[in-house]
Parts: sequence; C-alpha cells; structure tokens
Amino acid sequence: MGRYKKKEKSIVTIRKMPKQRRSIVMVETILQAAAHILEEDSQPFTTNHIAERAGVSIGSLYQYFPGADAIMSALIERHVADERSAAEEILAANNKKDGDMLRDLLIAFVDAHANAPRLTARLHEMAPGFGLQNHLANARDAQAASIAQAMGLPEKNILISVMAVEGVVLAMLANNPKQLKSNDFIDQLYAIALAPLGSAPYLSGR
Amino acid sequence: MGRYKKKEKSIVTIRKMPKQRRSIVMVETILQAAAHILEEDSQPFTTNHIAERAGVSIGSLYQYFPGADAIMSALIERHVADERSAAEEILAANNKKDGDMLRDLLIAFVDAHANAPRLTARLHEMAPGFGLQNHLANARDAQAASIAQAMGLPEKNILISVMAVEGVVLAMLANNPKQLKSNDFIDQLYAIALAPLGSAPYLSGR
DNA sequence: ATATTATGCGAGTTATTGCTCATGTTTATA
DNA sequence: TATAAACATGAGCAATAACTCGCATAATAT
Repeated sequence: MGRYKKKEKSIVTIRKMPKQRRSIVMVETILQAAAHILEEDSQPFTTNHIAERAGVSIGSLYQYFPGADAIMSALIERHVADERSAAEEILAANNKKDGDMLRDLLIAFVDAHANAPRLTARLHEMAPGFGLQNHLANARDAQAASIAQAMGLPEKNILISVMAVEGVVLAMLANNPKQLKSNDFIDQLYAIALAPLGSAPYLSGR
Repeated sequence: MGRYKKKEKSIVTIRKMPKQRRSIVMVETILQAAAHILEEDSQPFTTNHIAERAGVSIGSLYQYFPGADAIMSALIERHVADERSAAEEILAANNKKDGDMLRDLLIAFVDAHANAPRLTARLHEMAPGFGLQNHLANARDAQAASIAQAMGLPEKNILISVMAVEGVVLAMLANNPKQLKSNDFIDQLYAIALAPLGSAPYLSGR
C-alpha cells in the first residue's frame, strides 16, 4: 500500500531468519535494491518492485519480510545503529573536555548522514509514509538521553539541541549536501547545539 | 498508488476553477475532508476515500482535482500562505527593534503551526510521499530570503536559522505540541535562531 | 421560456499491488 | 547415500486505487 494506511499490520520485523549463506546474501541483496530504489526515487517502493530490482522472486522476498514497510524499517534500523555506535564511541572516550566532545559528536553526526546523503534524506522523508516516524523519533530521543547522561546535562535541553541540529542537517542533506562537512557549517551547528543549553553554565566554550 | 511513484504526472494544480457557489463549497468540503483524513490518520489519503469522507462523488472530485497529490498540494498551499502572511505582517511593521521583531516572528511561526498541530505535522510528514518536498522547501527558502532582506541580515545565515527553528518546531509538534507556546520554549527558539548569525554583530540582544 | 453552460453522479474499466501456495532445487544431516 | 530441512520460484487470485464517461440535474443567460 502506499501513501495510505492499512489493516494495521504491526508486524514490522523480519519474518524468518536466514540461516544458510545464500539466503543471507539474498536478504542483503534485497536491502541493497530497496536502498537504491529509495535513493533514486525511480520506482515505487513496493515489494514487487524491490524484488524485481533485486533480481529475486517475490515469493522469496515474502519469506523474509512481511512487507515493504519491514524493509524500510530494516534500512532505518541500520542507519540508526550507525549513528548510535558513532556517538557511543565518542561518549565512551570521556577524557576529553566537554566542549570538544560536543564538537566531535556533531562531526560524527554529520558524517553518519553525509556518508550516504541521498539515502539518509529519503529515509527520513519517507519513513512517515510507512508509519515509521516513531522509529526515528525514538532513536533521536534515546540519543539525546544518552548524550545528556554522559555529559551530565539536562535531558530536556539536550533534546531540543538534537532536534535543532537534526533539523538543519536533514534540510541541508536534501538541498545542499556538499556543504555539510565544511568547517563553517560545523561551527554553526556547534553554536546551534549550544544555544538551548542556557547562557553558559554547563559547558566551557570551545 | 501509494507510497510509490507514478507515471510522472506533473499536473499538481487544480483542474477547473469552480464558478458557482455549490461547486466552490464542494471544493472546500473536499479539502476539509482531506485535512481530517490526514489528521486522524484513520484512512488512506486516497481520492476514493477523500470523496467518500466528503460525501461527494468520486467523479465530482476528479472534476476539480487531478489526483490525491493535488489535494495535498492545495492543503500545503494554504498552510504556507498562512505562515507567509503572518510573517509579512510583522516584517511590514518595521518600526520595532530588531530583537523584538525576531521574537515576534518566532511567535507568529509557532502560532501558525500550533494552530492545527496535528494537521501541520502530518502535512510535513506526508508531503514527501507525494513528491511535494520541494513545495515546502521552496516556501522555507522564500521565507528565509524575505526575512533576510527585511532585516538586512545575510541570507545564508538566516536560512540556517530557519532550518533549525523549523526542525525543532516540527519535532515538538509531533511529540510535545502542548509546550510549543510556553515562554521557556520561545526563549530557546530565540537562542537557536540567533546562534547561526554569528557572535553578535548583527542584532541587539533582546 | 428556452438554450446553454456548469455541476454532480457513480457504476464500471483499467492498472497496480499485496501476498500465497504448489512445486522444484539446494544444502545440511544422519 | 538417503532423508530432512531450508531455500527459491513465479503464476495467479484477491484487494485496492485510479480514473472515465454517459447521463441527470441545476444555474445562468438570452
């Protein structure tokens, strides 16, 4: 289905875990094809089209995924996991000064997005159409919580920071992906991230 | 159709202008029904469903709209027009101090969204699925340009400001609409909006 | 009043997607 | 090697959506 809704099928997981190598490869192939379709926006994000593009039988696809939304969900899962692990790596190395840590987090965040700009942008754009807004929102909230915890800052403020930064990065991703990694841009992100934390008491300026 | 794509039908306007009162009313009824469906997320956003919900024949609907995306587009148009007129009203009254003007703009922006939070959120969420991302992005860019022009600030920075503010407001809209109008929140928006403008040279702090 | 134009209707056709199941093949296991 | 389990296939039916067209009614013009 599509821009619509459905019978409320809440199964958004995988159906059967592939055990043999060929099936593992196949699932991967399906995900790759789905990612390409999403990126290129050339074809509808549909089980039939994904299967065709992957060169895989539609029956095989349904053996592992209950529907197109599950595939989308898997793609989101990957992206979210990337983000999370990048952030955790930095938070774990907590011997740096706070200001630098924030900066590192921003750089990692931008990297995680700029890595596959088109795919990431489309993922965020299309998720709501598949009822997967919460998926992303929850990931964002969890991110904010773990940052707040690691840095000893109030969660509520960090959440706003994250929302602001994410808003800018996603918008740039869709319109101006090339400038994402410039130092000027990172500087601006830094200022934005700092803004909701209150005048100054929390962080030592960079 | 759905979450997918189509034959590339770029007619996203109205088909025939209603001339008599009854047809004008009908078009309005259709738009209302579409808005409700979008808000409630109860039914697929489909020509058939919209027509049914509006209590209007499907044939009548197609007399005025070439498809569901055109209806969506019309809803977006309205929302965007609201935002724009609210902003222009404030920019026109340019006898205030800059700092207050920025604050007024933020309040107007929040109001325009908080007015019908669910609808606005869904509009932003679903637009990409109908190929209407640009619609919103263009409106945002135009907004930024006119603000930059009116306030004599560099467009590039204002654009980032707008992206950040919009990101936060949309995220809050979806998760925490009740806090949108609190003073604390507006204060944080203010700080965020100011952040990308550089250290201080442009504005007199509020 | 009559002609003309605008409007409204909805059954029905076409197109697309969702998804299963009977069948055949490959891999693992005893 | 034999048996079982996992895997792969795709024709095809059910479900949903897009969209038209012939016909009826209402508004407007002359």
